[in-house]
Amino acid sequence: MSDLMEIAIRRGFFWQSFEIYGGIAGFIDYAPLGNNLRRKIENIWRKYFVIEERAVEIDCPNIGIEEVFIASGHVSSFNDVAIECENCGRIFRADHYIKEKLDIEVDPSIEAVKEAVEYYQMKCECGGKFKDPTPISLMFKTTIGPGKGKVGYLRPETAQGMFINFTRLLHYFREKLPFGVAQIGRAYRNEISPRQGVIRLREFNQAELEYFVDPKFKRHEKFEDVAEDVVSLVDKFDVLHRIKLREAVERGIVAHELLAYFIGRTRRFLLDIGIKDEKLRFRQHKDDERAHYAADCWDAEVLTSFGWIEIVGIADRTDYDLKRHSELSGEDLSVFIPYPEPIKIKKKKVVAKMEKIGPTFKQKAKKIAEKLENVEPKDFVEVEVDGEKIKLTSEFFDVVEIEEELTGERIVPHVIEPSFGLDRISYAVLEHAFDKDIVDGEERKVLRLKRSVTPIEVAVLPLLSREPFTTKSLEIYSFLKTEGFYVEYDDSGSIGRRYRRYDEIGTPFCITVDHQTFEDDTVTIRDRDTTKQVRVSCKKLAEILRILLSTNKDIEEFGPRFR
RNA sequence: GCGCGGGUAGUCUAGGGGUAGGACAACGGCUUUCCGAGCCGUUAGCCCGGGUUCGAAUCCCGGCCCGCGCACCA
Repeated sequence: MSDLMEIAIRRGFFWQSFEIYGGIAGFIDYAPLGNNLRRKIENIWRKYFVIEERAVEIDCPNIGIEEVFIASGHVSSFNDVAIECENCGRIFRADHYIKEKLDIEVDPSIEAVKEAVEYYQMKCECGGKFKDPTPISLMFKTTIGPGKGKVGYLRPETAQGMFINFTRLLHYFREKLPFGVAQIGRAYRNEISPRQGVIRLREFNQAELEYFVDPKFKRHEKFEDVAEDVVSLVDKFDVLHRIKLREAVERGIVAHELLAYFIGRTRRFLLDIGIKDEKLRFRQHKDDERAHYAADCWDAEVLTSFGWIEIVGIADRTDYDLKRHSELSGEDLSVFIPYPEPIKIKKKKVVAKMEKIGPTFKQKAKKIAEKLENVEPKDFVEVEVDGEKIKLTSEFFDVVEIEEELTGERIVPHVIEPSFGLDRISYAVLEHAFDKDIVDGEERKVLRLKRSVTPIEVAVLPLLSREPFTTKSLEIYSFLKTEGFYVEYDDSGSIGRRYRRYDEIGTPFCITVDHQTFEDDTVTIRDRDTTKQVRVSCKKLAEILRILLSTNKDIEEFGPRFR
């Protein structure tokens, strides 16, 4: 186990779920420190992707009904067919295997695969025969209600909640694009073989933003804020670019400004929570790698001890989801977009002469008139009523020229989706923060977490574990709690030992109550990264800590150096 | 899911058919005027189930978990 994971488990960032029963792969518990870390990361995410956008946050059920995932395509595309070798036991994805061996496309259904395997007498690479094909589903299925109930699934992404509430959300935003809707929550995928601790989970935490736009305007009014940012882009041909986002759009590496904007925002966010720029890149999905709904997709990847791992996906989902939900639910999920100026169109139109049609066609007259509304004007026209074709000469209608005014059009918005894997992000933040250095000839393990994400912000430590140091320290500890800090009190062991304890979990500041405290009501603040100390007045302590925790200021700005 | 290797205290580890040893951590006390000091004490362990055996943590089988490779990761 790595030094970091040893700390993460021992000190309480992550624990194996169900440990006393032997545990199960693909599930972790957030221990006290890890939970706090993730919450803080979530709050910074909210700032970047909800508060600073024209966006809102919602919260939908983790269980969805079958219809939702039939429409989204997950029920079918999450149901792969597997074939297993009788001899060596290897399992292959049937459609991939058949494509590879025979270069034929086969429908990924049990029947089609079975037929193909039998017809071509397919054998495993080891020479063994295949058992009958079996489905493998990554969807967690459940039953809603008693008895047979209704089929439900644990959601494989939070995104669908935003799509199925589209009409309500559109109304909430007073019928105007663009707008964003975010959701932070759990999602579930019944992975075949989860590995690598927090990297691949069966239940995981997502933060997703669905940004609905007019497909003709895939731009963002704040693009200029990030346009000059230099990012590492690996395009779908595996070419690495170190390039300004503006240039990446101009050169067509990134499809449009809106994707580039979210790449920029994502990078800024990740740097803000402590991801290292030199260990961050954005990689474009290859054509055969994209999800069934995506037109273009860029992943944020970070370098960790597991190699480059994907932590964010920024996809252009186009109108795929809204169209599918519209088709299957029968709801209109389009937006009316008014033109800047109404467009006037002159056109010729057929108008029925009822005084002629009525007597001639009797009961059919009304239906014929309705059909005539949409007929191209000619000398004579033909309409079909109840399967009967009826020709009408010009005596039955007039052709008049009318002027129509079009005030706008209805469109189905496109969706740009930045989707964040919070578990992997939290883990990567820890890895990028982990460091060892030498203090007074002794190795020190330290988490150099950004002040804004650190689970314990301040530790209050009596220099000596006895009166009056302890009582005074406890007073300061209580006071800082009422001031809203995440603060710990610790009087166990020597002062040096305690400093190391807090270095190890990334606490940026330690407050020490020493002899001088009782002379002039001052304490020292120790900086985790430099181990420097300054002396400040107790009265100003809360204010100073608040500034320190929300900025990168040096403690030496707040008091004279001590030791 | 397959193959290989592994699972001993909170963590790391020694040993191994006959009462399981250490280090670090944690806790209590003494000590202690600023970076893992010292002394005394305490808590705490053979992944789970079955089999073989007088006796299993040790051997065998199965399961679970971890690591690596293959496959999977929409």
